[in-house]
Amino acid sequence: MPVPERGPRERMVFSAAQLIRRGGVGATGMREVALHAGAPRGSLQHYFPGGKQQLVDEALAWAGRYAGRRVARFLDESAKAGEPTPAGLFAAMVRQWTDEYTASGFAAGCPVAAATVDCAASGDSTREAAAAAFATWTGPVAEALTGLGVPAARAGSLATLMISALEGAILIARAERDVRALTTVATELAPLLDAAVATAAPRE
Amino acid sequence: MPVPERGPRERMVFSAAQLIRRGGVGATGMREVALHAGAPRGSLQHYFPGGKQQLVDEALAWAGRYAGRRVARFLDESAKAGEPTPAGLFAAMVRQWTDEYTASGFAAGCPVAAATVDCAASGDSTREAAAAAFATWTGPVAEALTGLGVPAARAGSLATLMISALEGAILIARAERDVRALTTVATELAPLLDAAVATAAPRE
DNA sequence: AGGGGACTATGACAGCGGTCATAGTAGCGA
DNA sequence: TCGCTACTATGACCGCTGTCATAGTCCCCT
Repeated sequence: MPVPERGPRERMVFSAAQLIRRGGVGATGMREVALHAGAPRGSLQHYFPGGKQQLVDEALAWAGRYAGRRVARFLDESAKAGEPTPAGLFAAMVRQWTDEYTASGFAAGCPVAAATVDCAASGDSTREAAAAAFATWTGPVAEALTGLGVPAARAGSLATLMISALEGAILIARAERDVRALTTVATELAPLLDAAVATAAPRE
Repeated sequence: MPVPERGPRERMVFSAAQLIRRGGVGATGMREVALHAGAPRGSLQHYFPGGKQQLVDEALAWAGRYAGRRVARFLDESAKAGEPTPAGLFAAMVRQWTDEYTASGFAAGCPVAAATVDCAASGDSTREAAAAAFATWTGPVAEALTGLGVPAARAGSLATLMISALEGAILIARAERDVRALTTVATELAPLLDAAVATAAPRE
């Protein structure tokens, strides 16, 4: 929910991501994107000569960058507020979703997940964009984990586990219209995550 | 991949699930379903007077039952082959996907996830069908866990965690066209899962 | 033989999708 | 004033979608 008062082009990319979050790629029309962004319809073919595919791909790239920035922000906040831990980072990632769902309903999910599911509808480049988005999300998480004391060898794996569990819990939460899956995943994964830093200094 | 040589109605439900697995709900046309099932187009409105919504809902119910049966089969097989453990069950669930992906490519995902993502496009009943599908999947997993020695209080939570991680890993694997996320999730989650049975008999 | 139910076969309809084509406007440098 | 570039505005096209309407066929039961 940032307030992107940039140019119309950026607004359209943002709106596309926002609309893909609900309904998926197939249900998101280009006219609808322009309308949602308050941008003129004619600008679509001007800014995105590559058509819908380009727009969707850029929306995914935007989503990936956004997720990466969120991780950095979580780290900064928890560094100020006390001792950050892997489980705390994961809890913060999960909390973003529980907050949104309790506040605004379960209408929207992760745009990258939505695009991945509909990858057959939009050519193969969309799939690559989704993979890149996951990468620009996993990277900061893994870096954060190493910064918190997790051995570098496991940081990547744990980051993948965290994002997998989060994505799956988002799905279940939306289906059930209940935050339960998200909170469950956060509490169940916590000991495993914090144990990973302890392995570097096992005894007390 | 069962071979459902039942009536045309069941074939259409199966084909619908199969097609939703790729492309999602929006990209799956009813004519396409009939074609894929080798069923006459006229049968659609005969067997599914509720339209696409009914067809999708039944496909999700079918997928949920299928997933539940798979869990039971994993249990039977591993009971014969030796000592089943929670991590072994999860590994078997993951292996089904890695096997499919290495053998047949990454074209298809989980139909329930796809329908959840597109839930805004198809009325609210589809969302409930997805929730029910998750429930008929989580149930057997939780039962299996208690049968393996996991305290009943944690079995449900761990089942949710397992399915969440699996669904998320499926997404990432499809995006990356790489089984990596699936195997990572299986190995990283293994100690946590097996530790849950040990808590019942901690020493030794 | 005939009636009736289950199933199949088409065709039409209205709507929406992305994309292209064409024309129009605004601002700015020369 | 001209010309150029960036951007906007429409409208049309074609394909596809889900859904409905109307017949048509088959087969079993009485």
